[in-house]
Amino acid sequence: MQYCTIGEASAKFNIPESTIRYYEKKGLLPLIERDEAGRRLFSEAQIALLETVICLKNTHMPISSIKQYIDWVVEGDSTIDLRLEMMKNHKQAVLAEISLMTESLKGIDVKITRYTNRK
Amino acid sequence: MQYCTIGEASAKFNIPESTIRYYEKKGLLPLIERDEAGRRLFSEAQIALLETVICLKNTHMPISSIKQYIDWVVEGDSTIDLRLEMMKNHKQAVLAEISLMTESLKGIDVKITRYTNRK
DNA sequence: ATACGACTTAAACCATGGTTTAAGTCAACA
DNA sequence: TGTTGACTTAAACCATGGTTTAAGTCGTAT
Repeated sequence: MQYCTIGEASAKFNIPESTIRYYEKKGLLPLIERDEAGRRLFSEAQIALLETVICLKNTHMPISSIKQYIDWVVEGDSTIDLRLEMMKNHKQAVLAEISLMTESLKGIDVKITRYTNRK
Repeated sequence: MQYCTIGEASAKFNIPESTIRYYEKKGLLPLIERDEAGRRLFSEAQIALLETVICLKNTHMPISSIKQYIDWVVEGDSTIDLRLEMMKNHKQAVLAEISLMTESLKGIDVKITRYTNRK
């Protein structure tokens, strides 16, 4: 149950401190505690939330949607159905994007093959 | 060997005409012919080039890099080695991005499972 | 003749997702 | 005691990738 600073969170996930502050300002990291000097203190729960934000970002969810999801998390168990539906829909979107990339990769492989043979 | 209009190209790839004009302005679609009235005429070769641009875009190559690639295509066979290396590097970047998305999808699946069981 | 739809342009506008800057606070160490 | 390093803020700034607007030109169907 250690608290960590923004510098440590930044190092842990390898993202700039400025990005973490930006996410907090956008409402993706609510309820972050502060020490007497006003510095952010990330609890394990906050770190887990940041990890979720990064997971959703890695799968290209827009910040506005991540905020909606986080708002639902904060709101509590009454929003579980909404969150479940959102995650299911998001999963389908991610699978579709992976399919598109995988399909497009074939076109790139064709070029690689052609250029390799033309060398 | 049919020429097609921007409207037909737009319909064929399901992208706005404005995007096609934007790509041309950015140098991704060079040497496009015009009719007497100044309207764009897309030859089969141009359509193939547009398809390549879309393929690279689908795999998230930035416009500046797509332009570099197209410039090399226009330059001719002397740039084949450069193009080959670029496509190889790009392929690795795409595979890395797909891996990250696939990995992050696991975190989403965990939420789906948890929310499903908590209903 | 005219009106419509498809096209043209340059320039302005927009959303997204940060990053950078400037000025300041604080704790700890020399 | 003073200076360094890690933090704070609000606001300005930036890149990317388009989209929209306004004003105009054609070709064709009525």
